[in-house]
Amino acid sequence: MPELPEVETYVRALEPLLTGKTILAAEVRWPRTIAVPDAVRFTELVRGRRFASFGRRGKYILLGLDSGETVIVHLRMTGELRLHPPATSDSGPAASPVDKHTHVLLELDTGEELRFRDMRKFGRIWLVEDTASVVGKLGPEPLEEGFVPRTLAENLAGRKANIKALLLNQTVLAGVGNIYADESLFRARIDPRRAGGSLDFEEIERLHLALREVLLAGIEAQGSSLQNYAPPTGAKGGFQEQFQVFRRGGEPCFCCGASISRTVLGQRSTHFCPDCQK
DNA sequence: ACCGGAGCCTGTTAGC
DNA sequence: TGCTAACAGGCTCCGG
Repeated sequence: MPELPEVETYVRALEPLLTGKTILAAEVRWPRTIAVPDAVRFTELVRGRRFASFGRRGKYILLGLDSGETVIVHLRMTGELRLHPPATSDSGPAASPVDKHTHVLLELDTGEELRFRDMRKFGRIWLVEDTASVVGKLGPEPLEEGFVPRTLAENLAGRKANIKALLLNQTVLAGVGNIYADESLFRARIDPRRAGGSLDFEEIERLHLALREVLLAGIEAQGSSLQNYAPPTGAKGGFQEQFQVFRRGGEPCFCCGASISRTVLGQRSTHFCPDCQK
């Protein structure tokens, strides 16, 4: 379940691994993975292109090519990118066998192979000239300087949906998913069931700070490793060790000892302390 | 404009 | 033990 810290960890890991390397050939095994253009066109357009720049917007990975186009990858829930080393001797590229969850393969000029795996097939890849056609509707980046409490207040004003659902809405704020939404609301001591528009400015200031602190701590720990997430280097994130409420339903609150509640909001499991969060 | 629910997928886990 | 059902969650689409 890669969210902003996991995707940021990915981008930081991929940059030194891919910079300057050229794609010799692409293979698409599950065509629906390629959102834009179609799978055939994708393989034609990336052939011969070199990785030139690396970035992130929300939960989207941006891989800029020397053609000026950008490969955009969204891992959704179970997607992963792995760089496989070349075959040790004579025969073709990428020694390790391709498993059934590998949907896109990029053969590189180093003999390595960049593979996109996704057990649940929700992940998507775009190849576009204009990144805004994919990420243009996203809300503010929570770790950029322009994101201030006032920004958050404006995006929550008048909203009747619960604050948990609004934090998951990528047009309100980019990059927050289920883990960091629950952890941020706990840190801000705000009940996830509250209507977004009911938060006063002091609460919004607390939430703004909590979001930034939790996301930075997530990046610091190289993300959270649950069932389906591991960075391309194979190293594991450690933020799950710091969870205060996420997946802790029925366990005691570290702050007050009350039993952590679990409910469903915005179609997502939601965890909170009924005593600490008001 | 906004909100909530279905659908996309498949491996894992809970329950009978 | 072996089966089925529920669950996991990011996002898009659709109806109200």
